[in-house]
Amino acid sequence: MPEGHSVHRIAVRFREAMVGRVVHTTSPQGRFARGAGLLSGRVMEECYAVGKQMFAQFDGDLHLRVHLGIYGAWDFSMQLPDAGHTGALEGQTGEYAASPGSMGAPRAARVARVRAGEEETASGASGGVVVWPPEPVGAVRVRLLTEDVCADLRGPTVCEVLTPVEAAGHLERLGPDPAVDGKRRGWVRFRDKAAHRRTPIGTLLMDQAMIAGIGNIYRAEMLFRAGIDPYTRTVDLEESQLRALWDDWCRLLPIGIETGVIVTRTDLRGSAKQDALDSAENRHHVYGRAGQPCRVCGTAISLAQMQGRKLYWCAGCQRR
DNA sequence: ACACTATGAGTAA
DNA sequence: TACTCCTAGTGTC
Repeated sequence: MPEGHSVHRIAVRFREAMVGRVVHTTSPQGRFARGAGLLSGRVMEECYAVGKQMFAQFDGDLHLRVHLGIYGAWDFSMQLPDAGHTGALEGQTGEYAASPGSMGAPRAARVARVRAGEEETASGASGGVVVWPPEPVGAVRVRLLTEDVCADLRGPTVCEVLTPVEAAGHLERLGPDPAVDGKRRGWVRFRDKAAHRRTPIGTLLMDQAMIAGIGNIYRAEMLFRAGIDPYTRTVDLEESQLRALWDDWCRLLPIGIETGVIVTRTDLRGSAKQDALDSAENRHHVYGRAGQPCRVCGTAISLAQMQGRKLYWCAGCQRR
């Protein structure tokens, strides 16, 4: 699910729902039991994203670092106020339900569930009456729980508690992120890191130390939008081309953060635009479209492996 | 039941 | 370049 836009969106959600509150932290799956013990009962003081990584700072200067990898995800459940359905729940059994910590006894409640970072209408809020806190479903590595919000993390590639120094070390290794560095400073950083590299631009855009937050979809789509062949060595690009790529990322990232969708067909308007948003089929220029005709020139979209990932491009529109 | 895929990235060779 | 780890959904037998 996650390229940079999703992670920024998740951080926003944490800021709205949990920053400033005491968080009861557990590891229902058990694989983060030690970290959960360190964090539980502390106030989440900050939460922010840099590239594809999220950092949450808790009181006592403990930092939670989370990287979702290809398929990690945060699911939020919100307790909805509804006096008609709340109240003590009787006959509740099971270890988890019997150990609510400081968050009160399990009780019936109306609960909305949302996959964080994505467009929210798609995953849908149920609002059904269930137990609060919700029973963990699947392999929940971490559960962050406040009085009325529950965030469950599954399948992260990284989930660890760090000291401030350790957290700073990870941040230093990341390239510029438009949402963190801003357009001007970010460009200077990007140019200084990238301009002289001999690496193919298709590889470089995926290197989080060069530019943070771009994943396989944005990579393919941005190179199409720029009309650049993915195999072009970065050093062989005109500075204006490198600049155009940075500027495009500065344009696309906020749209992704705003919508929760990777929108790259920004030429579309009206019903065509809506169609592209609604159906994955029409969403992209080249990503996932191997063998299908380019929407611009009709050339069959190419597919190759680059650094172990699928690379899509249009050999007609994208030149060295 | 099993195979395969995925918007990621670290490590070994 | 290849293998490893993380999880869930979909497709195939």
